[in-house]
Amino acid sequence: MLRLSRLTDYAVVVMARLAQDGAGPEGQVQTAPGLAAATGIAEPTVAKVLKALGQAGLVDSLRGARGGYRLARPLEAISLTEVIVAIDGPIALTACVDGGAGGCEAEGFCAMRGRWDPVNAAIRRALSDITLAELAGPVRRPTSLAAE
Amino acid sequence: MLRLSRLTDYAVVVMARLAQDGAGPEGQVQTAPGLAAATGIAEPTVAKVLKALGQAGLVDSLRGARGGYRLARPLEAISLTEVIVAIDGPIALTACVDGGAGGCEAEGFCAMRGRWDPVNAAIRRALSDITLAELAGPVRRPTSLAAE
DNA sequence: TGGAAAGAGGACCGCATTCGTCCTATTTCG
DNA sequence: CGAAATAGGACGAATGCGGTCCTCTTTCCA
Repeated sequence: MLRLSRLTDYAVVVMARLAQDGAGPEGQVQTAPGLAAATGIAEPTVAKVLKALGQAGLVDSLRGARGGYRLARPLEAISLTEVIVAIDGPIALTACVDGGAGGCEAEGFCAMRGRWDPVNAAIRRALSDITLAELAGPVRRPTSLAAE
Repeated sequence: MLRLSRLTDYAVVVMARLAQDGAGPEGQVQTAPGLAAATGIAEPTVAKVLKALGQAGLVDSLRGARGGYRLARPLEAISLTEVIVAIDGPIALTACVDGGAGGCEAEGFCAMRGRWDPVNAAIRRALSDITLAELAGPVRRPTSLAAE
């Protein structure tokens, strides 16, 4: 499948929305309930995503009444990799990548010891080249978006 | 997590093994039980992987007694993308990519309509540049594959 | 000609990861 | 002091995947 989690998808949507109103450096903050209403995603889910993004430093949070969230950086300065890592954790295509020897039943036979690293690197690089601005920025046609 | 399925990992291992003995164009075939023993992967799982690889045309199969499997092409001519597609299906990071409008609850709000396509393309390209030979080829420690 | 070996194809069940929700504590503004 | 909003963690349910097994077909060898 090679698919990323749905939470990551939500995170991108939420951050794109976050960039619309309060994109300013120190200006408007948006609340989780407000973002939920704007994006159509359930409130608890939005809150969960924002918490993770806050911990990763991708969004700034203001607590207390009149609090809310605000982008820590403009969308152009946020790579897709950062969002994925914030939500899903480190990018690793297989379980036995980072020298984790335990868990692989074919340990003694496996000819792939550490061979996946270049693959991970390639994926990581491809994803790092994509910023959220590229995902949310240009307006796209709602029709005929078939893949290559 | 952005991780590919374990079956795909197995597929790469099996194909690498397939290249060792019967790598020849029309020569030796290896049986699923034999490959299972050689790789340490359970027989039913190996069989399942080989079936999928056969349908994708990545391996040739010979039925009947003395039958078995053989690489349809050398490892250098098989990209990682092909294996992933054969095992896991089309590469699509999100559910709503190929114009699938149904299923997304935030359809009316989602600002990402079709935005993921360039991401998918980038991933696909990065993976297509990697051949199985690069994964299995360079160094091959027959024994003591301790952490590099 | 018949038996054995091996692949083809499909169905099934158990497990793991993830999704989504909720509860409580803390902070801050009015 | 009360209300609003975030922080953090825990929990239950469900989707998907991994792994196994069964049956049928094909082919070689005795």
